[in-house]
Amino acid sequence: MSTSSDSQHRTPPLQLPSQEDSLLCHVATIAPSLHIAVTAWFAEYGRVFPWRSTATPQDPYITLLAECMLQQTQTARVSEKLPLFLRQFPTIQALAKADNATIIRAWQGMGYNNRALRLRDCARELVIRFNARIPDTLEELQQLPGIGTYTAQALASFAYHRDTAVIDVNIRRVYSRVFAPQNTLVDTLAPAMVQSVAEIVFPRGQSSLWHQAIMDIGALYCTAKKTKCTECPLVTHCRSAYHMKPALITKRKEPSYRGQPNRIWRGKIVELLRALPARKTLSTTTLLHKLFPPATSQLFADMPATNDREWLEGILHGLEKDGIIRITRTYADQRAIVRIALAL
DNA sequence: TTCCCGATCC
DNA sequence: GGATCAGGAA
Repeated sequence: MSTSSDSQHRTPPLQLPSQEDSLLCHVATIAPSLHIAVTAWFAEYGRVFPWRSTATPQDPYITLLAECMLQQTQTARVSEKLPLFLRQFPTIQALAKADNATIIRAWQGMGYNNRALRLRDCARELVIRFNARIPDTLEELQQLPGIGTYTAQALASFAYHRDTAVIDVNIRRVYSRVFAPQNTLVDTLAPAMVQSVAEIVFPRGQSSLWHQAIMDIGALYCTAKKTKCTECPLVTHCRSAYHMKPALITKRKEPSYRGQPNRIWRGKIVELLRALPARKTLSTTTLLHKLFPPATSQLFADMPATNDREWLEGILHGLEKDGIIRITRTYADQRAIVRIALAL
């Protein structure tokens, strides 16, 4: 709120609070009542996960694994995979020792394989620079591979119970809708505004519980597409409840080949290599046959197979650059034989 | 800004 | 069979 010296003059220049100021004022005003509602809701309906504990700080290593996995993967899959992963890599040191092929195999079913390598690289940094401990400041955490703004906040809050704001897309969506009337389901407050709101609204000393609760509410009721305002514990506090229109669908194009995104093809290739016995390689010709069975090829008879090879070259180069696969070239009869396998 | 996956829902 | 869901890096 504006508390400038203008207010002491008899005829002050009319200085209305900015929209931002009044929004933040509104947040501060209803925060105490929100704390009560959210805390009560979470005690009864908060989701239970293997990595979760709010009464005591969560184990930092388990939190690191969970949050990296949760970066792009649904909670149900992480619930299933995390215990297996933890058994295979019980400590930061064990994770740091994993070679590329091992970590990518262990990542099976999670998607976005680059994350697996970054997580392992993160463990190596922790061993080298932090004596295999996980730091507790946002600054140090964010220097680590695979740890960005959100994951750093999550670790500081959930593993160390530090009084930090945590913002993921769920929380951003919930704050945007509750504190400001949004016209459509895709509208949100500007990032800087969300940051200000986030810093004001959470109850000091309860960052961990609060942010996990808000994420749950975002996942269960205040979803991106079909909201469940009638069931939402924040409906009486919410400035957008029932009032948001569906958003205009905007599809963004992504690089595709033969009707499928390249990233899906990458996934198929990595999946084929995972199934390969250790130390074995695959020829690109075999790979081409597996990717495009003859029956399928006939449907694309107008596309010469050389196009497939050319395209595959690009895909494989990308995978190699990411450290996911290794490519070996041998020469026989003046022909290059290209073989691939998971990176070591 | 665009690229990275895949299980599950509709 | 298409839509959905998500954070980090370049």
